[in-house]
Amino acid sequence: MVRKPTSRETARKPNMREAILAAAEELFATNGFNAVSVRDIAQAAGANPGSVTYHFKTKDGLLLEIYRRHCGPMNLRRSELLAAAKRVRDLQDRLEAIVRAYVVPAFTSGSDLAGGGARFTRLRAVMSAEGNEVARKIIAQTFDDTSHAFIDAIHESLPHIPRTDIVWRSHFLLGALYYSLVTPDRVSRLSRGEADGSDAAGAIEQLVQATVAAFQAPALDQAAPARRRPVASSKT
Amino acid sequence: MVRKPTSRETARKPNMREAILAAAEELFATNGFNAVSVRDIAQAAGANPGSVTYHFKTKDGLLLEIYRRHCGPMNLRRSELLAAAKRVRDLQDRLEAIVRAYVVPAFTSGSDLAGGGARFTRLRAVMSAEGNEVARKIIAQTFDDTSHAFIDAIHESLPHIPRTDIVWRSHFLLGALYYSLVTPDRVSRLSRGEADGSDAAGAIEQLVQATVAAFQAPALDQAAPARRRPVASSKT
DNA sequence: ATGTGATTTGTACTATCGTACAAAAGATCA
DNA sequence: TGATCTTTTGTACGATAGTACAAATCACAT
Repeated sequence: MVRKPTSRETARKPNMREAILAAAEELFATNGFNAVSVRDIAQAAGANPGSVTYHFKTKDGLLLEIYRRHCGPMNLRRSELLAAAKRVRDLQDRLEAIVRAYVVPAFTSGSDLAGGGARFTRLRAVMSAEGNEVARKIIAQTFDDTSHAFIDAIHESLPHIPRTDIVWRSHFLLGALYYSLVTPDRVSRLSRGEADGSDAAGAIEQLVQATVAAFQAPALDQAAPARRRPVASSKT
Repeated sequence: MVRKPTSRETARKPNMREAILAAAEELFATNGFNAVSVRDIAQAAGANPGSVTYHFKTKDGLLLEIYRRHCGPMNLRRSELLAAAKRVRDLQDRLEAIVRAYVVPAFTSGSDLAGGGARFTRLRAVMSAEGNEVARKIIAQTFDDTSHAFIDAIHESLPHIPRTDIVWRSHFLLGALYYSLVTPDRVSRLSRGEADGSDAAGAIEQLVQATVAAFQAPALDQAAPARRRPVASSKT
């Protein structure tokens, strides 16, 4: 015998723990946290409800473990792509590369998790909408650093735009990103079948193209007061 | 006697029915549908749990009534503003006016509902994220017409952009709009206090400015193949 | 004042929730 | 093989969910 991992890695069935995690991820991402019961998850994973308690103690613990599983690889990937993007010479190209470095890992697999990128991002979107406490804590801890790094990088390639505007626009980017993963069918519907909202590559290209243009818009301070507001309020 | 409305409109307390609706709206919009119990709503409204059943029969019925209450006024307001926007001569100004006509009613009061616009839009965002069935049906029925009208109007002022791109970009707009209402605190945090995410007027200006630029971006077909992708995938 | 219909209250029922825990089953190695 | 540890199963418990319903209360026309 060469070496046996302390019998920790080997489960009777092909890793029931992973099956539960995957099922929970899928169900939480599509239905929200409170709409999914532990029994739903167990059934979807082909496991016993008690098995969920054994592996993750509580339902919150299960959600926490999902975040732990993805956050590391995703942020690592983003850092790598961001570092590469910052080395791009041409300013216009660099901005696009930075935006792409932010968007791509959210749509595609984090690392060895198969196709889990989009699913996890959608999960984050739903948890954010529900104001989930567990998610809120993790996000503030884990993602704010990454967000700041991207904002700074974008600001460097657009020095004439105030940082405040960049924050707003990157916020819009994240919102658009989230919404694209939450309701891809709406794109298919509104385009009358001409576009496929579920096509990750297409969504990425559209999102990158639109976002780069949004970042390059003139700053608000200098643009807003110079123009009259074209639409008057109907009442006030 | 002139005429008395069959004593249907008069409630003992200052309209308990409205209080329940308002409380439910607020709670649903901040915590999601399933996280809020009928008892929570009743308590927040200062009512008895049974009173909710009396007025709205079921919890779904309550949500349905919230939508019914807002959809009409909001779409009407949007139609008015859109009609006015379409009369703007200058193409650039017209585009901005159209975007504003789409955004403003989502942030401000629908009609006589005090400040309910933002709350209701946030509710829609959360229901959309949770994949709520009741909401999904209403939205497809009520909002798709409006969305098509706006997409057509934008397309008219940007004839060189394919309709598919406009659909995607309007989808991003809605996502950004939703997200701004869902987590305004994130903007405040990331801007280190320089921007206030809860300031509706500021959010509107930022969103309009960024979105107009996004719509004006070159079409994807002609732009994407002409440029090399600046970032290579780190693995593939 | 009184009767009538609209509303509110209080309570109860059943279903399902998250979680706990003991027993069974499987794996590992002396 | 038998001892030991890990994992799975089955079941149960208290809490809370949505909803139903009878009794109490109110507003108001007569």
